[in-house]
Amino acid sequence: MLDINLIRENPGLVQEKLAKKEYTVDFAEFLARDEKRRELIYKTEQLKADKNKTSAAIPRLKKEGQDVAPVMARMKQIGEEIKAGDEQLADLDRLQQAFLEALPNLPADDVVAGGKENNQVVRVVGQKPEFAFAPRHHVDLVEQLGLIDYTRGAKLGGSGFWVYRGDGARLEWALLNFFMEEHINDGYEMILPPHILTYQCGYTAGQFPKFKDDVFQLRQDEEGGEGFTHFILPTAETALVNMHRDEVLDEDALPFKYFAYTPCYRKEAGSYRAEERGMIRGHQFNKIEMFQYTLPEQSSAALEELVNKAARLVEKLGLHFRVSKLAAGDCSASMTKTYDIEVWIPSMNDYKEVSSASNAGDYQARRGNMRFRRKATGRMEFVHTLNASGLATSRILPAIVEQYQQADGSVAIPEVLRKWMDGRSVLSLKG
RNA sequence: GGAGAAGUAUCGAAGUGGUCAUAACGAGCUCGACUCGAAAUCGAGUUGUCACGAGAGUGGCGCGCGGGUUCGAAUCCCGCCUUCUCCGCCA
Repeated sequence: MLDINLIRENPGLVQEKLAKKEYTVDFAEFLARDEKRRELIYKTEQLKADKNKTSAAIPRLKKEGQDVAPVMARMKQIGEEIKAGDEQLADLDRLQQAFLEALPNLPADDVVAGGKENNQVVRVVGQKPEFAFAPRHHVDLVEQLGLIDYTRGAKLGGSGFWVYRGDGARLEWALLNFFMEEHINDGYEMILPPHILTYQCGYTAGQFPKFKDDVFQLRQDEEGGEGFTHFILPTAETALVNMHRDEVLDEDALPFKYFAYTPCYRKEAGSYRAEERGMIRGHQFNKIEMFQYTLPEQSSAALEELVNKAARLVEKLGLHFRVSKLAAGDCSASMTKTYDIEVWIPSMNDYKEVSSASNAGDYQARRGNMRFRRKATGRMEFVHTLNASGLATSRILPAIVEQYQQADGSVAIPEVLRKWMDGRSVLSLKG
């Protein structure tokens, strides 16, 4: 959520910045209603002050034995006027709140305008592997090696699901172990959150109401937000951003650095494409998510820390990848700035995202009311929140299998994972 | 799933229809006094938010959340959430 004062003071600037995200907005009506709203607040508050004063006098008058009937009649009249004013105000509030909530975050100053086509590659690590043989698709490799069972995945969960088996399951878990070990060494606190969250969690993250239909919703009963009360998390970010919702944090204790492992559940309705067969886009995938709560002045540096951490993981796995800085229009609504880490998938002849590192600034903190008291000023301020995958495995595993494949159909195991694979250096057909 | 109890400031907790919610009382924390220093003791301070205002400040709102009754609600009524206790059920 944006600071309403920013819009009041400089609507043109806000408009300009949102235009970088290819979001057009006109504040004229909003500001007119804001003016009206404040007049109304003043008017009803005058009435309430009058009511309070009069009400306090009643017991005194009674004590003095005076007739309070006329005063009570007046109180009733004031009460009705207040009620009418409050109802009018509530209607205005709803309109204004809905307008504000729908606005995306402002992009950082150093983020370029426009959509995907303006993304900039800021770093390339390693190079595309050259094969002296015809490289295979990861779907063929993982099936031949018995790592993934797509048929039975579909039998159990329908399309978009798969089963990790044997060394495939162990390789997947080795990746998670490797990531967790790195984060623990870097001083991040490990979190295992609930996988089922309340509607409010999605709201704070900035994912609801816009993307409420992209998650698996539970308990479609009664009210509770938008027709459902709980959902299965689409990313651990949704959980981690709510850890300190409605809390006042200690300035000296910041930053908080967390990481969480959870599966991520997404409907991905209609987004499946033939080129994404295999594990590029499924309804459930494993991910370790990093998350930070920082002081406002720390968040820019924290974003660089997070993207570097994520990049280091891919680098240690020996994979060829690149880091892109996203143009404003390609950042998600909540974010001021985002880097994507994209790993090379030979069969797709393309780079696919394995990590997205973003700075939400105070946007999520406003939605979730997460603040700290600045000791120097004594004032409350919103914290900044950042998140970054570290990493999602569902594209790392195909990248490993494809980039590490050998002529005989075996796949070498990245050095850093071997200690979780009985020290083996290769997965071969006879394994 | 059933029954009961509870939710008030940083914590414990009093208040059960008005004139002590700038919330009694106790503790914590901050500053000061005392002290060589500390403990103890004494004194002062210690919620957020919205509107108006240059500011000092003035006013509104807030007793888990949302409604209702009433001239007036922490207090009465209804719904919900969370926690605790007991019972039932169960991987």
